[in-house]
Amino acid sequence: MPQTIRQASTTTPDDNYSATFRSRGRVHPNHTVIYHQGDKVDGFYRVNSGVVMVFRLLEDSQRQISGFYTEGDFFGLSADEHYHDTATTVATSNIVCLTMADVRQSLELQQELFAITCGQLESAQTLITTLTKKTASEKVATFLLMLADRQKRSGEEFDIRLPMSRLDIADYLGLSIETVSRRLTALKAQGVITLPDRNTARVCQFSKLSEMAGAQ
Amino acid sequence: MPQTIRQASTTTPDDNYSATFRSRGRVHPNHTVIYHQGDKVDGFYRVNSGVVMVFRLLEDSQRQISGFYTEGDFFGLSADEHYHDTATTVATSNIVCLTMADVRQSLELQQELFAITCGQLESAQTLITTLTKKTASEKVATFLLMLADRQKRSGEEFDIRLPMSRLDIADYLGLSIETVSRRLTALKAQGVITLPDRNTARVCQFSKLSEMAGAQ
DNA sequence: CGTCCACTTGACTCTACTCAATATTTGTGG
DNA sequence: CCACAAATATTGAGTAGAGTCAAGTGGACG
Repeated sequence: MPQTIRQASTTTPDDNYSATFRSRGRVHPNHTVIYHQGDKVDGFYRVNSGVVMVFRLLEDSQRQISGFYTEGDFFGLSADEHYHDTATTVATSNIVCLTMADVRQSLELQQELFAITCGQLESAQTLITTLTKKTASEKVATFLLMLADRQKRSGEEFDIRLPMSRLDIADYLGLSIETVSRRLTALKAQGVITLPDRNTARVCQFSKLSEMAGAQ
Repeated sequence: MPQTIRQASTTTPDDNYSATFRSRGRVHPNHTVIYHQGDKVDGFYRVNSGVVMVFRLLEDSQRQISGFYTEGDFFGLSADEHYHDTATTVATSNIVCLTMADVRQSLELQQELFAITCGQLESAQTLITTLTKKTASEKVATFLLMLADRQKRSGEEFDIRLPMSRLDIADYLGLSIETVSRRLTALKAQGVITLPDRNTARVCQFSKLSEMAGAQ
């Protein structure tokens, strides 16, 4: 099934349900909660534009960010009736909520949904590897590369948008905010990036940055 | 869909395809590779009995174990044509390979498969939280509790079987083998567990162990 | 112009890693 | 069945990387 599904997902860029995504999307300002940890599941979501982050809050109020979602990404899938995490916007975002009724109507969507979940599981495992096997420097470099990739930036020099705060980055990579800051400064000192403003990382030597991200 | 699916999965303990699992299962000795990273996906698997571990090998030959699977668990789902990890037995195991043909024949199985993948995604996120927010002691305690739970052990005192090596535990928790050993020794020194042999952890104070696992 | 907030930088500490030695268990051949 | 070798696990000593606490910097905004 996976193979078949992958085919389905790559051959459906502008179909019936794709139009639904856009027409039914709603715009949310920055820092809007889309759903809350513990809420009853009412469906799931697709980012039409903007950025959404999903995190889990622990009993001792520590926070683990499990992912950042951008245009075309789905989030809010749950195995049971209640959400185990919270989703909020990190920029003005257009988001569409899809219901189970939508899914039942489209076999295509059903299959794509399964492929997406498999893909997210694989991403989660890649993140696990990053968290356990990489140093702080490598983690930060890897994070920048992930953003560049999602933002479709390429070449030796380009700008990466960082809509999230340093604390958000820290809570994603399992680092302290100070370490994130120090590692970014180190990359700057090595001439790999510059930081024109707090929400931009200008990559000067992409190849060097890749090298610093360590083994995959 | 998630809710509906959960219902489906809880109401199918002994149905048509459930029998298929058992009749078509094959027994593999310990340390048998079920599939290899890079292999073409031919289907997915269910553990009828025994223990299977799944891991990813990095370029620099570091190893990240993404999970241990026991009776009733599914593994080997992939979003694309090739496996991104390797699966091997960690004990003599009865495993059934399911093909896409099996899935197409059963809507029930299709739905359960989706629920399972969602559940695995959630487990992965729980592991991520463990890896980033917990100390070595908490990680080891959490690992023991996870095994106890899967082995359906309960009460204040019971034995946990540890079919995997210390290195396996280390590669799962993102620790060094020495740290795993030291943390287990510390738990022993605190009277929380004893270690009758290298493949058994006898829990003496379950409540204390839970406490040591830290915030969820 | 001053306040607030996010970020950066500095000094120090501590946890977990590395390297090394020792102990224990497992496996093998005589 | 024992002796030895090999593999696995434990323990020890020293180190380094990331955390904590604290102070300082720099925009954004009223």
